Amino acid sequence: MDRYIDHIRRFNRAITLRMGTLDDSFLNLGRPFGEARLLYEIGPDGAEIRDLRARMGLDSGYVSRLLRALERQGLIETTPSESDGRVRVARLTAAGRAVYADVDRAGDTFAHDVLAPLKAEERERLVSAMDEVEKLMRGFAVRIGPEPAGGADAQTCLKDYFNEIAARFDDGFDPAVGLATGIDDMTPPKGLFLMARLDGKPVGCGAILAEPGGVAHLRRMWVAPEVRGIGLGRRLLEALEGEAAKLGLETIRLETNKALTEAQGMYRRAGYTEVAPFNDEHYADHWFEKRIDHHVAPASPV
Amino acid sequence: MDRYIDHIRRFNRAITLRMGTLDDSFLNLGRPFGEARLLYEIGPDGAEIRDLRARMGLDSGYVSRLLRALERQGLIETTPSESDGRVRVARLTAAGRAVYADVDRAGDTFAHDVLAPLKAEERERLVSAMDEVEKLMRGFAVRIGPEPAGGADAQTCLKDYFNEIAARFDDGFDPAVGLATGIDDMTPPKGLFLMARLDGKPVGCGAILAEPGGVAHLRRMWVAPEVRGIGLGRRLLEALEGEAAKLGLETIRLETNKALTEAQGMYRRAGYTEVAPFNDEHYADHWFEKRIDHHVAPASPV
DNA sequence: ATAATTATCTGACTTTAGTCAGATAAATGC
DNA sequence: GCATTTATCTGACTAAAGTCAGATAATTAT
Repeated sequence: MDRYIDHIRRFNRAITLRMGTLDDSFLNLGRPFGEARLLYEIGPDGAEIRDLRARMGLDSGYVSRLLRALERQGLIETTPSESDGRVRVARLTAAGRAVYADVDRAGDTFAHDVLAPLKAEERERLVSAMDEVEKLMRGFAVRIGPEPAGGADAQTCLKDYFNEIAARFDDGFDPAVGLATGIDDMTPPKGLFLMARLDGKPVGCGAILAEPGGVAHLRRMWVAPEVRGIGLGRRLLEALEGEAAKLGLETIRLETNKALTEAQGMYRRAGYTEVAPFNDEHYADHWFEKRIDHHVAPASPV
Repeated sequence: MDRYIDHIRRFNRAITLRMGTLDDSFLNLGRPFGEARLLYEIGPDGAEIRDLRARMGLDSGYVSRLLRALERQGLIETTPSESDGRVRVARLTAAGRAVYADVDRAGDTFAHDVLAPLKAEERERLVSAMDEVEKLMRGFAVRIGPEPAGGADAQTCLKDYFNEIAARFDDGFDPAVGLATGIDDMTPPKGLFLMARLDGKPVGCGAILAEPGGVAHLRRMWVAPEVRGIGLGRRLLEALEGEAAKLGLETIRLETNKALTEAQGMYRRAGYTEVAPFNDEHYADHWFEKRIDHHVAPASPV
């Protein structure tokens, strides 16, 4: 483990130094770093101010002042949102888009400078190593936590999940045919909805429903295709088991379709055993069950 | 090329987000970032102030003030250097070492968190991909430029070079036996000394001596072992040729030992042809020469 | 309909980061 | 031995970054 840690620390040190030159180019546009960053975050499609605030983790007064400065320079304009009169939407003007393009170009220049001293074969190796690092570091950046099942992102996740199983199940999927699971079933006290986010973007979900007899019924577990293969399914499952344990439940069970072979493998590896059908879910071919272990600490902090 | 650029930009974006959490931990020690960084740079072994200034690229007044602040907090103490009364050396006190350990731990924690969600085989892949990225990005960070041949770093470089060839040449190496090349020979107007630096650390050197008949005599070219295999030799050679061209010289020539096979390969690939001996350098087995092309732009900006 | 909440803004601050122009003392060049 | 250079320090700045306490208007909850 120590050997790995040394490698990672060396990498961090080197990369921080390299990225420093990128930050400099951000600064060398003759504009304060904060302004440039905000302008870049607004982006060509515009953004809601509350969203910017959340994404960048900044004080509302500070953001407001930065926006006013950008407005004075004629780089952005703000208009009230159509759906909610309190929120304002910031959008780049033509001049703002020009500055955005400059900032964007700084990234290109950096990439170009990195590639410049390399031969074709080395470039190939560099980008594939970068992809590997990025992919393997994704797992660390994923944050799992309870969220309202009725939220917009939760609904998007569930929709993506439905679309995927509709494509994979032999006979498609229609939520109206399957066992109903409403938003309130996945909301305390009846249940709980967990979401996994990568840099704020939803990349997975899962729910447990508290049922009579100390049973946690696991449903709607899904991992986005772009983050598969990094153990996120296992972590989500552990997190759901941890939540079930916190609720004092004793057994966790679930049903799954025969098309989802990799999911079945994961359940078995996680200690689930196949049991006789415990419900009549139309789309289910296999039923699994596991005793919840209350003696072991719940999943590592997520 | 565009494909590569996209990969690099994606990598930058992802890594910047990940590293953000590392910077935060730097900050969350309840101390200004600049102070924490300086303290960390001083390190457990202490450092000369002029060195800190050069390494971090900061104003002397600013560094002085930061040091005073750290001193007031009882984290460091400064003493004049033994060898040069103008230079001061900063050293951590016991309290300072404790804070250093905290900052250091933040790096460990980060590394640990990155590794936590990975399986053994994935950890292996992550660190080797990191090493690959780090190595291939080194080339971009190397800066080549003229420096005084008499400077401390230049002398260190030359000493490393002498040690290496002493070990590799069949009959060792003694500078007193070889053709003399003094500091002033490598100093304008008689010649020029180039040094390659990676993050400020010297990693290569080379000199040209202006000789009668429009000849640039190339000597003392060396690349540190830790940065070999990334095309630095070729870049140094190009930079030296560029300097020779700027001086209006017409021919570049050099001699080399038979033990340095990879150097000979590089010279040939760069368009040098083997010629009859043009001097009686004791350690030389091969002599090379190349016409300097004044029509082509000098090497890409270094 | 009224109260509580949410999103944004403004004014009045503080802290951090960084620059610039000397002053001083030690070392070096000639 | 005297002029120059080098390393550091201090004082006097400025700009950027960020915080905090309200004020206001729109929306949601009851």
